[in-house]
Amino acid sequence: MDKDLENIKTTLDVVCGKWKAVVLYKLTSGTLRFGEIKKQIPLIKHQTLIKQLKELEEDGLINRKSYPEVPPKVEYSLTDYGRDLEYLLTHLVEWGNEHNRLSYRAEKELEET
Amino acid sequence: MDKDLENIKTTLDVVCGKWKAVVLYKLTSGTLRFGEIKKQIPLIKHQTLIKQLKELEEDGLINRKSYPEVPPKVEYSLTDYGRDLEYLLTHLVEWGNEHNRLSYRAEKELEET
DNA sequence: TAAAGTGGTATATTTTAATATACCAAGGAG
DNA sequence: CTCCTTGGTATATTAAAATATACCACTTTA
Repeated sequence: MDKDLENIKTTLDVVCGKWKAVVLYKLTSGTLRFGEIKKQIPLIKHQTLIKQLKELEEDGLINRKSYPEVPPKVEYSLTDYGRDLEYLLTHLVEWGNEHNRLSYRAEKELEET
Repeated sequence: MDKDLENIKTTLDVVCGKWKAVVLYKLTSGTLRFGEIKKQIPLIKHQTLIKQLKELEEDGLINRKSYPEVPPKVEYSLTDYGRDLEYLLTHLVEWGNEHNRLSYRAEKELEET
C-alpha cells in the first residue's frame, strides 16, 4: 500500500480539470457569481465551466448558493475544505512564474488567445 | 493579460498527466531505472509510462540516461528544473493526506486495484 | 538452441474530457 | 407584446489521453 501515491492522486484528481485550479484560485479572493468567473477566465467554455463547478462542488471544495431570483443569481465560494488548497494554489502560480518558459503543450494551447 | 492564470496552466500542464506527479515524486528520492519506476507504480501501464516520461523529458523536468548495454538500461532523474517541483509535490501529498477522503472520481479509479 | 530480460516502437482501439449547439424559465426594460 | 438577461439542461460531436496488442534488439542463462 503506497499511501503517498494515493494522496497525490487524491489531490490531483480534485485539481486537474482543465481550469479547476484556476477557478479555485479566483475564488480565493472571495465569492464570485457564475458570470464573473466566466468573465475572469475568458478561454473557458460555458459547458466546461458548468461541469467543473459541479465536480468541485461534489468534491466538497466549493459552495454553491442559488438565489431564487429571475434572472438567476448563483454564487460560488470556497469551503473550508477548499480553502486548505490555497497554499498549494499559490505554489502552482509561483512555480509557473519562476519557470515561465511555457511547456510545449501549454504554449500550443494558449496561443489561440 | 492574466499572468496568474498562465502560470497555473504552465504548472498544471507539466504535472497533470495521469501519473506524472507520482513519477516525479518517486524521482525525488533519487535516480530510478525504467523498470523500477514501473514496479513502484503498479497500476501504471507500460505505454502510459513511456509516454509520460517522454513528455516530462521534453518539458525539461527529467533527464534520461541510456546505457549502451543489452538488455537495455535507462535511468531517469530529476533536472534542476524538475527538482524545483519537489516542494510542490510534497504539498500535493500533504493535502491528499489531510483530506484523505478520496474524491468520488479518484475512488472509483483506484478501487480496481 | 531456446527462452528470458529490458526498454523501447508502431498501430489500433477504447475511454475520458472538452466543446458545440439548441433550448429553457420568468421577470424587467423598451 | 417582444426581447434580453442568467445560469442552467440535454444531447451530439470532437479532440485528447490512456490502454491493448504485437513486435523488436542482443546478450546471457539454462
